[in-house]
Amino acid sequence: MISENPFAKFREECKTALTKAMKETLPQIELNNLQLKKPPNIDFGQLASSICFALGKKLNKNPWDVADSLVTLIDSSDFDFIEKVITTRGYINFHLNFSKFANLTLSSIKKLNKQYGFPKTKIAKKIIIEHTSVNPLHPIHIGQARNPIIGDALARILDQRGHYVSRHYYIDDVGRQSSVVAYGYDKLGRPEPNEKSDHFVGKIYTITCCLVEIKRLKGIIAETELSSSEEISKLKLALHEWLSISEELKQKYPILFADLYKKIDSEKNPEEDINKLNRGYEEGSFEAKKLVRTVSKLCLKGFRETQKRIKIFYDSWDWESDLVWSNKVNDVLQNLRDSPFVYSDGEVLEFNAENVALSLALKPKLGLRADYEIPPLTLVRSDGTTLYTTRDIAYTLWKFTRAEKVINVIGMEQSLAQLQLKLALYALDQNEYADNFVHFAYNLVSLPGYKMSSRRGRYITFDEVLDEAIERAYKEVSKRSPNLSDNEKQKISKFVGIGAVRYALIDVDPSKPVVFTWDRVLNFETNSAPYAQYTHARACSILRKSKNQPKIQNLDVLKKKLERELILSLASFPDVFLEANEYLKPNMIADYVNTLADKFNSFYNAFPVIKAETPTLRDARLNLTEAITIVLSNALNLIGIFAPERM
RNA sequence: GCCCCUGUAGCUCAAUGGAUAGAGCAGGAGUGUUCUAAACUCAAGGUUGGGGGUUCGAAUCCCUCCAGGGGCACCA
Repeated sequence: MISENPFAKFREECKTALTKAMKETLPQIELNNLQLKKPPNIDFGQLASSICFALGKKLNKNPWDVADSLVTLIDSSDFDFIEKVITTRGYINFHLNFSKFANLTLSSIKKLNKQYGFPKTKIAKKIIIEHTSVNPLHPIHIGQARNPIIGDALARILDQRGHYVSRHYYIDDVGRQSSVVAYGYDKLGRPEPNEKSDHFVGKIYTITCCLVEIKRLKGIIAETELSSSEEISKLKLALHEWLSISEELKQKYPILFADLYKKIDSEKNPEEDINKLNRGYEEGSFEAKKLVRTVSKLCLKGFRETQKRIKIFYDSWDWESDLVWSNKVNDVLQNLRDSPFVYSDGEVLEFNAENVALSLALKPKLGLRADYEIPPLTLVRSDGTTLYTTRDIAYTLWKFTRAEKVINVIGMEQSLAQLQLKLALYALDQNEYADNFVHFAYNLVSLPGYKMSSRRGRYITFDEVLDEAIERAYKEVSKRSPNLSDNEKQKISKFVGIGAVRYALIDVDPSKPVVFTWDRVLNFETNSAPYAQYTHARACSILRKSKNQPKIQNLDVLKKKLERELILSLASFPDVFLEANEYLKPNMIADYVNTLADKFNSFYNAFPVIKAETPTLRDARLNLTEAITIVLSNALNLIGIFAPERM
């Protein structure tokens, strides 16, 4: 017998047993949704119900007595996996028949192998996950790296569940910043990059920003006779800051800086040229298109190289400009104008999000307080151009033409805009879209005592972090396994270093902020990817050395507490996977991996496998070890971490 | 001012109303002829930010205060 979710099988039996007993003694009690939970210690049993506390209250009886009377009605011989049921202090504790259960679990894992742990949904949905979407202006930096890591894990998890997942990257190439970097690139004479192309673009962006800003500030200060000295000193302060940044940049990139300085400083009004370029791009003029797209694509080429290193891929690259050049944005605006929730203030168009929430009574559903007034959203500027969120509404509607559910992995700081977007969907009468629109918010990654700023060129790139991780991993490998060939060392340090980075960024609950430190990311000890990878390799090594692969037969001999805990952990993997799906929490998988690895290492140290006391025990432990390798590998794969057979 | 997120051991984090709040790191004591020591074992470490409340039961839910971060644009 095999099962795709062994533990659920036991749980169903316990539910059946308890439901039957309750119907017999307490037919007057309505049963809805019996919750069974794992006791804190497996000595109490493997599943427990605390229902007698509520029943005792309701019936005005002692919960301990209620529990006792229920338990006497359960005959465990009616069930396959219930060995006994006993009560402790009001709890009803179900004990597993371990020998049968071990057999079910290990057979299932062996049979299902790479598919174990991933029960498929009956209602497969088309789901679009938008993630990463870093603007094509500069390399992906460490503050942004949490996004692709989480997004990719989410996509893998939903994909394994059987959904049709499509990974989208939204390229935000509309907006002044894109024109700034394109302007700088043009002034340089549109050269071929002599380094990784996104790094190259990033430098141009920063230097151009800085030079243009300085020129602008100087211009204002010279021209105006501001009466208010306060305003003037504010401007001077800003100028001072940019001047110091320009010193920094001059030192860091002397040639590029000098080159750009020469070209831009002689220009009369770079500010105006940039705005012109920006307008041209939005209107889709041939020259502007050619220039801005070239620069954006250069940057994206670099992104792809980085993403390839960490094995993250996208199914669709969606250009915001394509949306603008099509009629989609105008269509949405027209529809919004027709709704009662949009008002104009001169040329400006405003969306009254608050009124939507009120008239459809959405606040409780959205988890908002009744007295919180949702701020309005500006849709159109007085010059007739649209804003980012306006275009995002059109983009979202487009996504829903090809998916039933849309998940946006976007930082928490965009919560309000994402809420307004959702409300716009309601305003457009697309309630189903709105209900299936999910903002997956995660908290920021910051550096201790350091303010990252893309515009100012102050950031640590994701590439640097990966390089450093691999380099440190190489040192570790050399230290720990000096006999390996250099080729092997390099191979291992790659998956160890990259695994470590992925694990570090996924392991914490997404709603919590992460402070980036090298120590945190490059941890090679317990509670890290290398630890889990090492554990996997260790288990594989046992299997390799044992030579023969025993059939699963007599597992009664696995009687030690550690062995039973391992079997339970293995059996619970499908549950963990399902929960990670339901709550969209990839970090649960990381947690699971660590717990399983922990238990296996304790087991490894405490008991011999190959040299077990009897051949039967040896075979049983080999079966257990094999199952561990399969589940560890499946779980690691789910969060994009490679499970090596040797390291 | 309003809104959102966070606050748990010295540090980094677990624990989705259940039993004695769990791990790792750092610091302390150990385990090397033994399946990969990137490991394991033991001890120590807690007023779950403070205060109220709801509940048989609260780190978890509600109220309030405090601290840190983020947001409230004709930026993206």
